[in-house]
Amino acid sequence: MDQGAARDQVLDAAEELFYGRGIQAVGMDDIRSLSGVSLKRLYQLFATKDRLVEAYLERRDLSWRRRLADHVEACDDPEGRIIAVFDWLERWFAEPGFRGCAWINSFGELGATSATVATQARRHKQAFRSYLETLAAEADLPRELAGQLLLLAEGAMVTAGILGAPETAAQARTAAGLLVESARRARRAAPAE
Amino acid sequence: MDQGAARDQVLDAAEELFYGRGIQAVGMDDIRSLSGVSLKRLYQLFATKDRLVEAYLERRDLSWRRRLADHVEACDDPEGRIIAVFDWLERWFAEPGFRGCAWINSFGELGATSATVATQARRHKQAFRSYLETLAAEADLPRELAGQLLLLAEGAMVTAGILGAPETAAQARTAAGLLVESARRARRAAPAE
DNA sequence: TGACGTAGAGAACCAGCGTTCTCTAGGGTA
DNA sequence: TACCCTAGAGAACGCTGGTTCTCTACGTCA
Repeated sequence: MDQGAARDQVLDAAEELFYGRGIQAVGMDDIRSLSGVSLKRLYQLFATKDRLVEAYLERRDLSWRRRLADHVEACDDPEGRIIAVFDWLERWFAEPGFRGCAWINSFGELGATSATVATQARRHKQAFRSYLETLAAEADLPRELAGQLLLLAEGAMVTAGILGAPETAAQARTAAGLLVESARRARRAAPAE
Repeated sequence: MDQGAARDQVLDAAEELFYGRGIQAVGMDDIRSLSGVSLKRLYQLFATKDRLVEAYLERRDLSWRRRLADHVEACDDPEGRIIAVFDWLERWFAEPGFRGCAWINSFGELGATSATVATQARRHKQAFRSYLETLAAEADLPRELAGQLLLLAEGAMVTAGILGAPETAAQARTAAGLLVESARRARRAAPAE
Protein backbone atom coordinates (compact mmCIF):
# COMPACT_ATOMS: atom_id res chain seq x y z
CA MET A 1 0.00 0.00 0.00
CA ASP A 2 1.51 3.31 -0.97
CA GLN A 3 1.59 6.53 0.99
CA GLY A 4 -1.41 8.09 -0.70
CA ALA A 5 -3.69 5.10 -0.26
CA ALA A 6 -2.71 4.79 3.40
CA ARG A 7 -3.46 8.45 3.94
CA ASP A 8 -6.89 8.06 2.37
CA GLN A 9 -7.71 5.05 4.48
CA VAL A 10 -6.67 6.83 7.64
CA LEU A 11 -8.78 9.85 6.77
CA ASP A 12 -11.74 7.66 5.87
CA ALA A 13 -11.52 5.96 9.25
CA ALA A 14 -11.02 9.27 11.04
CA GLU A 15 -14.06 10.78 9.40
CA GLU A 16 -16.30 7.86 10.21
CA LEU A 17 -15.20 7.66 13.83
CA PHE A 18 -14.73 11.33 14.71
CA TYR A 19 -18.01 12.31 13.14
CA GLY A 20 -19.91 9.38 14.56
CA ARG A 21 -18.62 9.36 18.14
CA GLY A 22 -16.89 12.67 18.73
CA ILE A 23 -13.19 13.40 18.65
CA GLN A 24 -12.21 12.69 22.21
CA ALA A 25 -14.14 9.44 22.29
CA VAL A 26 -11.93 8.02 19.53
CA GLY A 27 -8.41 6.81 20.25
CA MET A 28 -5.55 6.55 17.80
CA ASP A 29 -5.85 2.82 18.27
CA ASP A 30 -9.41 2.90 16.97
CA ILE A 31 -8.20 4.74 13.89
CA ARG A 32 -5.56 2.13 13.40
CA SER A 33 -7.97 -0.76 13.75
CA LEU A 34 -10.51 0.64 11.32
CA SER A 35 -8.02 1.87 8.76
CA GLY A 36 -5.70 -1.10 8.91
CA VAL A 37 -2.73 1.26 8.91
CA SER A 38 -0.10 0.58 11.57
CA LEU A 39 0.53 3.09 14.33
CA LYS A 40 4.01 3.71 13.03
CA ARG A 41 2.77 4.64 9.58
CA LEU A 42 -0.08 6.60 11.08
CA TYR A 43 2.34 8.80 13.01
CA GLN A 44 4.50 9.20 9.94
CA LEU A 45 1.50 10.56 8.07
CA PHE A 46 0.14 12.71 10.93
CA ALA A 47 2.61 13.67 13.62
CA THR A 48 -0.05 14.11 16.31
CA LYS A 49 -3.73 13.46 16.81
CA ASP A 50 -4.29 17.18 16.54
CA ARG A 51 -2.88 17.16 13.02
CA LEU A 52 -5.11 14.28 12.09
CA VAL A 53 -8.14 16.13 13.41
CA GLU A 54 -7.14 19.16 11.38
CA ALA A 55 -6.75 17.09 8.22
CA TYR A 56 -10.10 15.42 8.84
CA LEU A 57 -11.88 18.75 9.18
CA GLU A 58 -10.11 20.21 6.17
CA ARG A 59 -10.92 17.32 3.90
CA ARG A 60 -14.51 17.22 5.07
CA ASP A 61 -14.84 20.95 4.49
CA LEU A 62 -13.83 20.53 0.87
CA SER A 63 -16.10 17.57 0.22
CA TRP A 64 -19.06 19.06 2.08
CA ARG A 65 -18.93 22.29 0.14
CA ARG A 66 -18.34 20.47 -3.09
CA ARG A 67 -21.37 18.26 -2.59
CA LEU A 68 -23.52 21.27 -1.75
CA ALA A 69 -22.30 23.24 -4.76
CA ASP A 70 -22.81 20.30 -7.11
CA HIS A 71 -26.43 20.07 -6.06
CA VAL A 72 -27.07 23.81 -6.11
CA GLU A 73 -25.46 24.42 -9.46
CA ALA A 74 -27.70 21.93 -11.17
CA CYS A 75 -30.34 24.66 -10.92
CA ASP A 76 -30.32 27.47 -13.45
CA ASP A 77 -32.62 29.94 -11.75
CA PRO A 78 -30.70 32.21 -9.32
CA GLU A 79 -33.48 32.28 -6.76
CA GLY A 80 -34.02 28.58 -7.23
CA ARG A 81 -30.37 28.01 -6.31
CA ILE A 82 -30.99 29.63 -2.94
CA ILE A 83 -33.87 27.28 -2.28
CA ALA A 84 -31.80 24.36 -3.55
CA VAL A 85 -29.45 24.84 -0.60
CA PHE A 86 -32.27 23.78 1.67
CA ASP A 87 -33.22 20.87 -0.57
CA TRP A 88 -29.70 19.64 -0.19
CA LEU A 89 -29.84 20.03 3.58
CA GLU A 90 -32.95 17.88 3.61
CA ARG A 91 -31.19 15.19 1.67
CA TRP A 92 -28.15 15.38 3.94
CA PHE A 93 -30.24 15.16 7.13
CA ALA A 94 -31.83 11.98 5.84
CA GLU A 95 -28.53 10.21 5.26
CA PRO A 96 -27.95 7.27 7.59
CA GLY A 97 -25.62 8.18 10.41
CA PHE A 98 -26.44 11.88 10.21
CA ARG A 99 -25.47 13.40 13.53
CA GLY A 100 -25.54 17.14 12.99
CA CYS A 101 -22.85 19.42 11.66
CA ALA A 102 -19.28 18.20 12.16
CA TRP A 103 -17.97 21.70 12.82
CA ILE A 104 -20.67 22.69 15.26
CA ASN A 105 -20.08 19.45 17.10
CA SER A 106 -16.30 19.73 17.17
CA PHE A 107 -16.53 23.34 18.21
CA GLY A 108 -18.79 22.38 21.09
CA GLU A 109 -16.36 19.69 22.08
CA LEU A 110 -13.01 21.41 21.66
CA GLY A 111 -13.61 25.02 20.65
CA ALA A 112 -12.56 26.26 24.05
CA THR A 113 -9.36 24.24 24.34
CA SER A 114 -8.09 23.62 20.82
CA ALA A 115 -7.09 26.51 18.60
CA THR A 116 -6.96 24.11 15.66
CA VAL A 117 -10.59 23.09 16.00
CA ALA A 118 -11.79 26.62 16.70
CA THR A 119 -10.03 27.89 13.59
CA GLN A 120 -11.35 25.12 11.36
CA ALA A 121 -14.90 25.71 12.55
CA ARG A 122 -14.67 29.45 11.98
CA ARG A 123 -13.17 28.97 8.56
CA HIS A 124 -15.82 26.51 7.50
CA LYS A 125 -18.68 28.71 8.64
CA GLN A 126 -17.17 31.76 7.01
CA ALA A 127 -16.82 29.86 3.75
CA PHE A 128 -20.44 28.77 3.95
CA ARG A 129 -21.55 32.34 4.62
CA SER A 130 -19.51 33.59 1.66
CA TYR A 131 -21.16 31.00 -0.52
CA LEU A 132 -24.62 32.16 0.53
CA GLU A 133 -23.56 35.75 -0.16
CA THR A 134 -22.52 34.74 -3.65
CA LEU A 135 -25.87 33.08 -4.25
CA ALA A 136 -27.71 36.16 -2.98
CA ALA A 137 -25.65 38.44 -5.21
CA GLU A 138 -26.29 36.25 -8.24
CA ALA A 139 -30.01 36.56 -7.55
CA ASP A 140 -29.57 40.30 -7.25
CA LEU A 141 -30.70 40.22 -3.65
CA PRO A 142 -29.11 42.08 -0.75
CA ARG A 143 -26.26 40.76 1.33
CA GLU A 144 -28.35 40.85 4.53
CA LEU A 145 -30.45 38.08 3.08
CA ALA A 146 -27.40 35.81 3.10
CA GLY A 147 -26.93 36.40 6.82
CA GLN A 148 -30.54 35.46 7.43
CA LEU A 149 -30.25 32.33 5.31
CA LEU A 150 -27.14 31.35 7.22
CA LEU A 151 -29.08 31.49 10.48
CA LEU A 152 -31.84 29.31 9.06
CA ALA A 153 -29.40 26.74 7.73
CA GLU A 154 -27.39 26.59 10.95
CA GLY A 155 -30.54 26.36 12.99
CA ALA A 156 -31.77 23.54 10.82
CA MET A 157 -28.54 21.58 11.22
CA VAL A 158 -28.62 21.95 14.99
CA THR A 159 -32.28 21.13 15.33
CA ALA A 160 -32.09 18.15 13.00
CA GLY A 161 -29.04 16.91 14.87
CA ILE A 162 -30.49 17.19 18.37
CA LEU A 163 -34.20 16.61 17.83
CA GLY A 164 -33.69 14.43 14.79
CA ALA A 165 -36.78 15.94 13.21
CA PRO A 166 -36.66 15.22 9.49
CA GLU A 167 -39.19 17.95 8.67
CA THR A 168 -36.74 20.59 9.91
CA ALA A 169 -35.18 21.17 6.51
CA ALA A 170 -38.59 21.70 4.93
CA GLN A 171 -39.43 24.30 7.59
CA ALA A 172 -36.18 26.05 6.87
CA ARG A 173 -36.88 25.99 3.15
CA THR A 174 -40.32 27.52 3.66
CA ALA A 175 -38.87 30.25 5.85
CA ALA A 176 -36.10 30.87 3.32
CA GLY A 177 -38.70 31.26 0.58
CA LEU A 178 -40.54 33.86 2.65
CA LEU A 179 -37.35 35.80 3.35
CA VAL A 180 -36.37 35.73 -0.33
CA GLU A 181 -39.79 37.04 -1.16
CA SER A 182 -39.47 39.84 1.41
CA ALA A 183 -36.10 40.78 0.00
CA ARG A 184 -37.46 40.81 -3.53
CA ARG A 185 -40.35 42.99 -2.45
CA ALA A 186 -37.99 45.42 -0.70
CA ARG A 187 -35.86 45.61 -3.82
CA ARG A 188 -38.89 46.48 -5.90
CA ALA A 189 -39.86 49.22 -3.45
CA ALA A 190 -36.39 50.80 -3.48
CA PRO A 191 -34.60 49.45 -6.54
CA ALA A 192 -31.64 51.84 -6.41
CA GLU A 193 -31.11 50.89 -2.75
CA MET B 1 -21.31 24.69 55.59
CA ASP B 2 -24.59 22.81 55.25
CA GLN B 3 -25.60 20.40 52.55
CA GLY B 4 -27.59 22.90 50.51
CA ALA B 5 -24.87 25.52 50.44
CA ALA B 6 -22.26 22.94 49.43
CA ARG B 7 -24.50 21.75 46.63
CA ASP B 8 -24.94 25.27 45.33
CA GLN B 9 -21.22 25.95 45.40
CA VAL B 10 -20.50 22.74 43.54
CA LEU B 11 -23.08 23.55 40.89
CA ASP B 12 -21.79 27.09 40.57
CA ALA B 13 -18.30 25.78 39.96
CA ALA B 14 -19.56 23.10 37.59
CA GLU B 15 -21.47 25.62 35.55
CA GLU B 16 -18.56 28.01 35.23
CA LEU B 17 -16.08 25.30 34.29
CA PHE B 18 -18.23 22.99 32.14
CA TYR B 19 -19.68 25.87 30.17
CA GLY B 20 -16.39 27.69 29.81
CA ARG B 21 -14.11 24.79 28.90
CA GLY B 22 -16.28 21.86 27.95
CA ILE B 23 -17.24 18.90 30.08
CA GLN B 24 -14.42 16.52 29.33
CA ALA B 25 -11.80 19.21 29.79
CA VAL B 26 -12.84 19.64 33.43
CA GLY B 27 -11.82 17.16 36.10
CA MET B 28 -13.55 16.51 39.39
CA ASP B 29 -10.46 17.98 41.00
CA ASP B 30 -11.06 21.26 39.20
CA ILE B 31 -14.60 21.32 40.55
CA ARG B 32 -13.28 20.68 44.00
CA SER B 33 -10.68 23.44 43.78
CA LEU B 34 -13.10 26.06 42.54
CA SER B 35 -15.98 25.11 44.79
CA GLY B 36 -13.93 24.53 47.93
CA VAL B 37 -15.96 21.38 48.60
CA SER B 38 -13.93 18.28 49.39
CA LEU B 39 -13.94 15.30 47.06
CA LYS B 40 -15.63 13.20 49.73
CA ARG B 41 -18.52 15.60 50.08
CA LEU B 42 -18.66 16.10 46.36
CA TYR B 43 -19.19 12.39 45.79
CA GLN B 44 -21.78 12.29 48.57
CA LEU B 45 -23.74 14.97 46.74
CA PHE B 46 -23.25 13.55 43.22
CA ALA B 47 -22.37 9.89 43.00
CA THR B 48 -20.60 10.22 39.63
CA LYS B 49 -19.44 12.91 37.29
CA ASP B 50 -22.30 11.97 35.01
CA ARG B 51 -24.80 12.86 37.73
CA LEU B 52 -23.08 16.18 38.28
CA VAL B 53 -23.27 16.94 34.57
CA GLU B 54 -26.95 16.09 34.60
CA ALA B 55 -27.59 18.37 37.58
CA TYR B 56 -25.63 21.15 35.93
CA LEU B 57 -27.68 20.95 32.75
CA GLU B 58 -30.94 20.70 34.64
CA ARG B 59 -30.27 23.71 36.81
CA ARG B 60 -29.05 25.75 33.87
CA ASP B 61 -32.14 24.82 31.90
CA LEU B 62 -34.37 26.23 34.62
CA SER B 63 -32.40 29.44 35.03
CA TRP B 64 -31.96 29.99 31.30
CA ARG B 65 -35.65 29.66 30.58
CA ARG B 66 -36.54 31.74 33.60
CA ARG B 67 -34.28 34.59 32.52
CA LEU B 68 -35.71 34.48 29.01
CA ALA B 69 -39.29 34.43 30.25
CA ASP B 70 -38.68 37.28 32.68
CA HIS B 71 -37.45 39.46 29.86
CA VAL B 72 -40.16 38.48 27.41
CA GLU B 73 -43.02 38.87 29.82
CA ALA B 74 -42.11 42.46 30.53
CA CYS B 75 -43.67 43.16 27.14
CA ASP B 76 -47.45 43.43 26.87
CA ASP B 77 -47.88 43.17 23.13
CA PRO B 78 -48.10 39.52 21.97
CA GLU B 79 -46.15 40.13 18.76
CA GLY B 80 -43.69 42.27 20.69
CA ARG B 81 -43.04 39.32 22.98
CA ILE B 82 -41.89 37.29 20.01
CA ILE B 83 -39.42 39.97 19.02
CA ALA B 84 -38.35 40.32 22.66
CA VAL B 85 -36.96 36.77 22.50
CA PHE B 86 -34.36 38.02 20.05
CA ASP B 87 -33.64 41.11 22.13
CA TRP B 88 -32.85 38.83 24.98
CA LEU B 89 -30.58 36.70 22.79
CA GLU B 90 -28.67 39.83 21.85
CA ARG B 91 -28.18 40.69 25.48
CA TRP B 92 -27.10 37.13 26.28
CA PHE B 93 -24.59 37.00 23.41
CA ALA B 94 -22.97 40.16 24.73
CA GLU B 95 -22.39 38.77 28.20
CA PRO B 96 -18.73 38.24 29.06
CA GLY B 97 -17.72 34.62 28.71
CA PHE B 98 -20.50 33.83 26.23
CA ARG B 99 -19.47 30.71 24.38
CA GLY B 100 -22.57 29.54 22.54
CA CYS B 101 -25.41 27.38 23.78
CA ALA B 102 -24.52 24.99 26.60
CA TRP B 103 -26.79 22.26 25.23
CA ILE B 104 -25.60 22.50 21.65
CA ASN B 105 -22.04 22.36 22.91
CA SER B 106 -22.58 19.43 25.26
CA PHE B 107 -24.51 17.59 22.61
CA GLY B 108 -21.65 18.06 20.18
CA GLU B 109 -19.25 16.81 22.79
CA LEU B 110 -21.12 13.90 24.31
CA GLY B 111 -24.38 13.43 22.44
CA ALA B 112 -23.12 10.28 20.77
CA THR B 113 -21.75 8.61 23.89
CA SER B 114 -23.80 9.84 26.83
CA ALA B 115 -27.51 9.17 27.02
CA THR B 116 -27.74 11.64 29.89
CA VAL B 117 -26.40 14.53 27.84
CA ALA B 118 -28.40 13.62 24.75
CA THR B 119 -31.60 13.51 26.79
CA GLN B 120 -30.94 16.81 28.53
CA ALA B 121 -30.22 18.53 25.24
CA ARG B 122 -33.37 17.18 23.63
CA ARG B 123 -35.49 18.15 26.60
CA HIS B 124 -34.11 21.65 26.68
CA LYS B 125 -34.67 22.26 22.99
CA GLN B 126 -38.15 20.81 23.14
CA ALA B 127 -38.99 23.11 26.05
CA PHE B 128 -37.69 26.09 24.11
CA ARG B 129 -39.75 25.11 21.10
CA SER B 130 -42.87 24.73 23.25
CA TYR B 131 -42.27 28.18 24.65
CA LEU B 132 -42.06 29.66 21.16
CA GLU B 133 -45.25 27.83 20.24
CA THR B 134 -46.96 29.40 23.24
CA LEU B 135 -45.82 32.85 22.20
CA ALA B 136 -47.04 32.27 18.65
CA ALA B 137 -50.42 31.06 19.90
CA GLU B 138 -50.79 34.08 22.16
CA ALA B 139 -50.16 36.31 19.16
CA ASP B 140 -52.77 34.34 17.25
CA LEU B 141 -50.15 33.21 14.76
CA PRO B 142 -49.74 29.71 13.35
CA ARG B 143 -47.66 27.01 14.93
CA GLU B 144 -45.37 26.75 11.90
CA LEU B 145 -44.09 30.20 12.73
CA ALA B 146 -42.73 28.85 16.01
CA GLY B 147 -40.71 26.24 14.14
CA GLN B 148 -39.23 28.91 11.92
CA LEU B 149 -38.40 31.12 14.90
CA LEU B 150 -36.71 28.19 16.58
CA LEU B 151 -34.43 27.78 13.57
CA LEU B 152 -33.51 31.44 13.61
CA ALA B 153 -32.77 31.41 17.32
CA GLU B 154 -30.69 28.24 17.16
CA GLY B 155 -28.84 29.51 14.15
CA ALA B 156 -28.10 32.76 15.95
CA MET B 157 -26.73 30.93 19.00
CA VAL B 158 -24.44 28.78 16.87
CA THR B 159 -23.25 31.61 14.68
CA ALA B 160 -22.65 33.94 17.60
CA GLY B 161 -20.79 31.17 19.39
CA ILE B 162 -18.50 30.21 16.53
CA LEU B 163 -18.06 33.45 14.61
CA GLY B 164 -18.55 35.63 17.66
CA ALA B 165 -20.40 38.16 15.55
CA PRO B 166 -22.38 40.40 17.89
CA GLU B 167 -24.68 41.61 15.12
CA THR B 168 -26.03 38.08 14.70
CA ALA B 169 -28.92 38.57 17.10
CA ALA B 170 -30.01 41.73 15.31
CA GLN B 171 -30.04 39.84 12.00
CA ALA B 172 -32.15 37.14 13.60
CA ARG B 173 -34.53 39.72 15.01
CA THR B 174 -34.95 41.35 11.61
CA ALA B 175 -35.65 37.99 10.00
CA ALA B 176 -38.08 37.11 12.78
CA GLY B 177 -39.94 40.35 12.17
CA LEU B 178 -40.27 39.53 8.49
CA LEU B 179 -41.54 36.02 9.22
CA VAL B 180 -44.06 37.34 11.75
CA GLU B 181 -45.25 39.78 9.13
CA SER B 182 -45.61 37.01 6.55
CA ALA B 183 -47.59 34.93 8.99
CA ARG B 184 -49.83 37.86 9.82
CA ARG B 185 -50.41 38.51 6.14
CA ALA B 186 -51.26 34.86 5.52
CA ARG B 187 -53.70 34.92 8.41
CA ARG B 188 -55.45 37.95 6.93
CA ALA B 189 -55.72 36.22 3.56
CA ALA B 190 -57.25 33.06 5.08
CA PRO B 191 -58.53 33.98 8.54
CA ALA B 192 -60.45 30.78 9.18
CA GLU B 193 -57.37 28.77 8.22
C1' DT C 1 -11.08 13.78 80.29
C1' DG C 2 -11.55 10.10 77.09
C1' DA C 3 -13.82 7.53 73.44
C1' DC C 4 -16.11 8.16 69.21
C1' DG C 5 -17.83 9.80 64.88
C1' DT C 6 -17.22 12.90 61.13
C1' DA C 7 -15.04 15.57 57.58
C1' DG C 8 -11.26 17.12 54.96
C1' DA C 9 -6.67 16.71 52.57
C1' DG C 10 -4.44 14.33 49.74
C1' DA C 11 -2.43 9.84 48.44
C1' DA C 12 -3.54 5.74 46.08
C1' DC C 13 -5.55 2.90 42.67
C1' DC C 14 -6.82 1.78 38.17
C1' DA C 15 -8.08 2.42 33.53
C1' DG C 16 -7.64 4.86 29.18
C1' DC C 17 -4.95 6.96 25.76
C1' DG C 18 -1.27 9.64 23.06
C1' DT C 19 3.12 8.57 21.78
C1' DT C 20 7.40 5.88 21.43
C1' DC C 21 10.09 1.78 21.50
C1' DT C 22 11.38 -3.09 20.66
C1' DC C 23 11.38 -7.17 18.44
C1' DT C 24 10.67 -9.89 14.62
C1' DA C 25 9.81 -11.30 9.96
C1' DG C 26 10.17 -10.65 5.23
C1' DG C 27 12.27 -9.22 1.03
C1' DG C 28 15.83 -7.38 -1.76
C1' DT C 29 20.85 -7.54 -2.92
C1' DA C 30 25.79 -8.92 -3.27
C1' DT D 1 23.49 -17.92 1.49
C1' DA D 2 24.43 -13.92 4.42
C1' DC D 3 23.48 -9.17 5.31
C1' DC D 4 20.65 -5.17 5.70
C1' DC D 5 16.71 -2.29 5.51
C1' DT D 6 11.89 -1.66 6.25
C1' DA D 7 7.46 -2.12 8.19
C1' DG D 8 4.21 -4.01 11.24
C1' DA D 9 2.49 -5.84 15.76
C1' DG D 10 2.04 -4.86 19.94
C1' DA D 11 4.31 -3.85 24.41
C1' DA D 12 5.89 -0.06 27.08
C1' DC D 13 5.90 4.57 28.97
C1' DG D 14 4.06 8.53 31.07
C1' DC D 15 0.33 11.27 32.08
C1' DT D 16 -4.39 12.33 33.14
C1' DG D 17 -8.52 11.78 35.52
C1' DG D 18 -12.56 9.25 37.89
C1' DT D 19 -13.14 7.09 42.06
C1' DT D 20 -11.81 5.24 46.55
C1' DC D 21 -9.01 4.87 50.61
C1' DT D 22 -6.19 6.36 54.60
C1' DC D 23 -4.82 9.21 58.01
C1' DT D 24 -5.33 12.92 60.87
C1' DA D 25 -7.66 16.46 63.46
C1' DC D 26 -11.40 18.29 65.57
C1' DG D 27 -15.78 18.66 67.83
C1' DT D 28 -19.21 16.13 70.72
C1' DC D 29 -21.13 13.61 74.28
C1' DA D 30 -20.86 10.67 78.38
